[in-house]
Amino acid sequence: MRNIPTATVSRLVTYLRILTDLEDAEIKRTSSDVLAEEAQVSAFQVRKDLAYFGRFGTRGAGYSVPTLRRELRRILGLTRPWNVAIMGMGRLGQALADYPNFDQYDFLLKASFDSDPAKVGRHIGGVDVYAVDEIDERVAASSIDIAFLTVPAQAAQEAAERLVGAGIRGILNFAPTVINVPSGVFVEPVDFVAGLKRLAYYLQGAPAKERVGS
Amino acid sequence: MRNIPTATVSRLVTYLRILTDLEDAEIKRTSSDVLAEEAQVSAFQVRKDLAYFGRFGTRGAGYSVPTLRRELRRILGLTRPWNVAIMGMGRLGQALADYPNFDQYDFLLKASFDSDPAKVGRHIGGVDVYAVDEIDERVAASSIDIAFLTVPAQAAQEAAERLVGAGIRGILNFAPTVINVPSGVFVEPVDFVAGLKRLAYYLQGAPAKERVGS
DNA sequence: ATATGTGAATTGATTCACAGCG
DNA sequence: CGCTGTGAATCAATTCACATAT
Repeated sequence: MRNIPTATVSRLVTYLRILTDLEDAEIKRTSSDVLAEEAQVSAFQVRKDLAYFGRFGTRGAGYSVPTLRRELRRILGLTRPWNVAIMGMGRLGQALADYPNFDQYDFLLKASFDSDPAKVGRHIGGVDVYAVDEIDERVAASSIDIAFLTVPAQAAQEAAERLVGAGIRGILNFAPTVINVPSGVFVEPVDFVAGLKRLAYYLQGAPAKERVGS
Repeated sequence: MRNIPTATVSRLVTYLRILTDLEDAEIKRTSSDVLAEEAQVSAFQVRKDLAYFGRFGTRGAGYSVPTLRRELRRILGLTRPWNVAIMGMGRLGQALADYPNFDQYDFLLKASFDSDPAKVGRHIGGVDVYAVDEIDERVAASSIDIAFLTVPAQAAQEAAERLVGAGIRGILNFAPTVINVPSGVFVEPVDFVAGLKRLAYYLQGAPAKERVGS
C-alpha cells in the first residue's frame, strides 16, 4: 500500500466521528459532500482519503453510514480494545484517569505509574497506581499497548525510555517536549501550550488563513 | 511575506522551547544542527523555517541563544500578554484553570463561563465563573483575545458562535468536533482522543513511520 | 574553516476533470 | 443522471548543494 499522509489519518478519525453522529441520528446513507461539509474539507479530499484504502461507496448513491463506519473502524484499528496506562499521576494524569467512558472509545485504562511513594498503592479515578519499577511486570501482565505520558517535561525522555523498555510501542505525549524513541515506537504529541502559541502567532498578524492545525 | 506553512509555525514553537531550555542552562550560542537534533528535524529545515522571517545567525558561528529566542518570541507574537477565558467549567475547564504558571507562558486567565447556574458566581482555580449571557461584557471589560472551548461536543458549535459574537478571534478547541467559524477567527484543535485513534492506526499495522503528528 | 542562507531539484499532497458504474 | 473513484496536473513543502559571510 502507498504511504498514507498523516493528514489523511487525522481526517479519517474525523470522518469516523461524523459517521458515528450520523448513525446515532439514524441516518442510513451519506455522501462525500456531506462528510466534506462536516469535516470542513473538500469532497475530492474525502474521496481521495478513502480511496487509499478501498472502494466503499456506490456510484450515484453515496455511502452506507453503517458500512463506511465499520470500514473506518477497521482501517483505524478500532475493532479490538487497546490497553492503556498513565505514566505520571499528577494533575493531568489524574484528570485523564477520571475521563468518563474510556471503554466506549475502545480504550481500556489498566494501570498508572508514579514516582511519588505517597501515591503508589492508591486507587485514583478507577485505576491502581504502581511504582515506576513495576512497569515491566504490569505492562506484561495487562498487555498494555499505549501510555499517556503525563510527567513534567524534564522527566519525559527518561520516562519514555522506561515505557519503551517495558515494551510499549505507542505514546500519547502530553509533555511539552519532543521525545526521542527508537524505530517502531509511535508518538502522538498533545500539547495545548504549543497550540496556544500558534494561536498567538496567527492572531498577531501573519497570513490571513483561518483554519489551522490537524 | 510568503505564506508560512503551518508546520513551520509548529516547529518555531518547538525551537523557542529549546532556546528557552538552552538559556536556562546558560548556553550562549547554538547552531541549526543543535536545534535540529533537539527538535528531531533536519538542520536544513531549521534554517529554512527561520529564513522565512529573516537572517538571525552569523555564518561560521551559528546563532546567539538570547537573540534568536527574542526574535522567535517576537515572530510568534509573545512579546505581549494574551488574555484568555475558559468556556465550559466542567472537569477539563477546571483542570485548565488550575494549570500552574499561566502568566509564565505569556497568557493571563481572566474569566470563565458556564451554563450551570450552580457554578456561576463561584471562584474556581483562581478564576471567576460568569454566566454565558455575560460573555459580551466580560470579553470587552477584560480585553479577552483567546478562549479555551471546553464544552461537550454537541454544545461546541453554539458556544463557538457565542465567543465569536463577543469578539474573540482565537479558539483553542478541546471539544472532539470540527467547529465552523467565520473568516478572521482562528481555531487550534487539541483533541487527545483523536491522537489516541491515530496511535491505534499506526500500531495496528500500516506504514513503518515512527514519528507522527505536529 | 565553519555554519548560515537560499535558489533549484525533488518529493509529497491536494485539486481537478472526467471516466466508470449503478 | 448522480456520485464515486482515480489518473493527471497543480500546488506546496522539504531536501539538497553550494555560494556566502565571518
